[in-house]
Order: sequence, then structure tokens, then C-alpha cells
Amino acid sequence: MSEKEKQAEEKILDAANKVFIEKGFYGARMQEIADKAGINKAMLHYYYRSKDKLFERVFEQAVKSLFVKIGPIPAMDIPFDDKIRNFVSNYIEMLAKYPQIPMFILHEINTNPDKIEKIFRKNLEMIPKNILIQFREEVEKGNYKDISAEQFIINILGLSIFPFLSRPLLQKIFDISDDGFDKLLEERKTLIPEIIFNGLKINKE
Amino acid sequence: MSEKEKQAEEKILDAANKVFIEKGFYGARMQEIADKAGINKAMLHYYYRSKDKLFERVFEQAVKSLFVKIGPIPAMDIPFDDKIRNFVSNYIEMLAKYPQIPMFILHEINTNPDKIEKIFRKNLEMIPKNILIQFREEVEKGNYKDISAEQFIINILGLSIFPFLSRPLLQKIFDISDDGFDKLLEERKTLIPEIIFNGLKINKE
DNA sequence: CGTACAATTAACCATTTAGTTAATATATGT
DNA sequence: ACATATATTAACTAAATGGTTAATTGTACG
Repeated sequence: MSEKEKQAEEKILDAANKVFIEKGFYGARMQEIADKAGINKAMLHYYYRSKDKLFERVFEQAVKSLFVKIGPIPAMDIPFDDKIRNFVSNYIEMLAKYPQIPMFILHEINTNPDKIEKIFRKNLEMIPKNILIQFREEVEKGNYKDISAEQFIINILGLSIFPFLSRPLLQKIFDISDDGFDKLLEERKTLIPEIIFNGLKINKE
Repeated sequence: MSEKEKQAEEKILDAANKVFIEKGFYGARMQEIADKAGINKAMLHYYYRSKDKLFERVFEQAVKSLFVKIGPIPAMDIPFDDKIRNFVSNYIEMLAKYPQIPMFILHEINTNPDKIEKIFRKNLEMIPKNILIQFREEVEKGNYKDISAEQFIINILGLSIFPFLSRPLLQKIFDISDDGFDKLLEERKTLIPEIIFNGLKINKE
């Protein structure tokens, strides 16, 4: 029972993940989740009280998966630019595994900004504080152009995440095959750090 | 009549724009559109046959507004890097005016990729072909690092558009006020071209 | 005027959807 | 084996939603 319970509860969560992430909250149908999980619709309400509650679970999990990679970076004992290289590479790797998550999260936040509060109140203290400090230290040392740490992070995230948000459109516009796009993503693991660092390097003359 | 007709038809389209763009196709309610337009729900179907048809109009218009700024750039008679500066500045300006449009379009394409075809079949031949060629020419001249033109465009678009896709999240994480974020966007008009060009400049030694 | 046509509305309809219920099956502990 | 709790289902309900209809109002124009 306990074994089977886990099976059912988990099958539901897996199915909910797929459907919510693919269709968004409003586009998702409880019936479709039940079908995909291979169980009766009433079971959804038996384990998770309502669509909202089930969604919350999925959303929270998605947010965690998006931030968990960022956490350990600042504490690593390697040079700052290696940290960035490390992060970008790992992050693109992770996004390639769950390519729909950024769109899912950002869209849900956009259509219902209250959801931010709910998640971030209980969840992990926001992570990148240390990265911000470390970048500013590098700037103080004179290693990089004096831009705000926020701009710095936005650049990295934008360059890394945007291709996943716009993949179908980009493939269409540029007529890129699925394999071609995967290769392009792979290239970006090294391209993005180069741009970030060369773009901010101070030209000592 | 013809005067009033335009008023009603236009009021509907305005309302539909707001509601669809804010909530997405599945989240949008015909009743809400009617209310916002200040007319009876039956009028929506009188002028636009169905929710799908009305949505199509809104979507098409949104796509156009997103691409129209890119069109004239390649033909301008200014140096290549000025073209980029010009574009980024104008594009961020435009996005600031319609900040929800990128999320709207990208999300709709994501949940229903068929929509791409429908739009781009009739609409403008995709624009950036000339920009691609021009960038490759610059590379051939030895002015820039040898990356593909696609990567080049993705960098520019990512750096420009991403802040609008993730604004609520970024403001929350970094604790940035509305004014603060607007200022940050303004800064990016010059910051992005710097990064793009310094990031790709060949270090002649 | 009055007739023909367009615009507008209230009321209605059919379907879909999240959620419930009450009955049945399945496992668990003793 | 039996009683108890848990898991599962089919059938149902109430509300919401996109869409329709038929009747009413407004407008142009001979």
C-alpha cells in the first residue's frame, strides 16, 4: 500500500509536471493529468486537494530546480572567472535537460505576480548575494569595467536562458535543425564566458 | 454608423490586446474582453467570429510590432557598429513601451508551435537575413571574432529582451524598485553594444 | 415618413471543467 | 478470517465559458 501509494502519488506529480509545464496553469486540464498518470481524476483530489494546490507543488519544485545550481558557486575555491565558466556550463547543461522550465516559471510569474511572494517567502534565501559581492570585489580590484553587479548577472542569465525561451522562434527564423540548435547551445558554454569577460575587460593602454 | 462602427470594433481590439497579452490565450475570458470594451459579449462574435479569430488578430499585430523595428536597419548607410547601437537603443525603447509583448509571443509559440507557421507564412519575409550577411562580412574583414551570425543575433536579442521577460523576478531577487529598473534598462542601451563589441573584438598583439 | 439594413442587447444553449460523493476494491494489522 | 483503514472508481454536480438567437434599437436614404 505504502509502496503503491508512492507510486500513485508520484505518477500524479510526474504527470502534473509535464502538463503544467507544457500548457501553463490555465491551459492545463485535470483530466489530462489524470489520463497521463493512468488513474482516475478523483485521485488527483484525493492526494492533492485542488488544481491550485497541485500547481503549487509543481511550481515550487520547478523554481528550486532553476536555482539549485547557482547556490554552491560562490563558495567554490577557484578564481572568479572560473566560477562563471563553471556556472554557465552547468546551467546550460541543466536547462538542456529541462528546457521548458524557464518559460513556465517566467510566464506564471508574469500572469500572476503574487506567486513570487508565496514561493520566495518560504524557499531558500535568495542565492546570488555572494556572487554580487564577489563581482564587486573584482571591479574594485580593477579587473573589470565598473558596471553594477545586477547588470552583470542579468547579462549572464540573459545570454544563457534566452535561447531556451525562444528556441522554436529562433529555429524557424534562422532555419536551424534540432541537432543544429543543440550544437549551438553547446558552443555557448564557452562563447558566453568569453563575451562576458572580454566585454568587460579594461583595455589597459 | 461607420464612425461608431470603428469605435466599437476598435474598442474590442484594444480590450482584446490588453487581456490576451496579460493573461495569454487560455487565461483570457471573452467576458472580460467585452467588459473592458464596455459592450455586450455578443458583439465580440459579431465583429470577430470566435475567440480564436480574435486572438489571431491580436497575435499577428503583436508579432508585427516586435519585428518592424528590425526591418530598416540593414539598409541604413552608417557603419556596422552604429547600426547595432541604433538597433539596441530603439529596440529597448520599443520594448519599454510594450513590455509584455515578448512574453506573450514566446509563450504562445511555446504552448502551440503551429502558430509560428500561420503567422510567418503570410507575414513579412523574415527580416534579419541582411544583418546576418553584413555581420559575416565584418568577420571576413577581420574586425570580429569568428562566431556564427546566428550566435551574434541571439546575443543581442537575449541581452535586450531577457530583462523584459524576467522583470518581476529580477526586481524581487535584487530588490529593485520600478524606477530603479527603468534606469537599469536605460543603461543597457549603451552597455549592451559595449559588451557585444568588446566581447568580440580581436586582441591584436 | 417608412423601409431596409446595420448595430446592439438580453436571454439562452451546449460543452467543458474543477470538484464531490457514495459505493467498491484492496491491503493491513490482529 | 475479520475488522479497519486506505485506495480507487464511476457517476454526478455546479459553475464557468464560448457561442447563438431572436428580438430591439438605431441609422441612412429614397
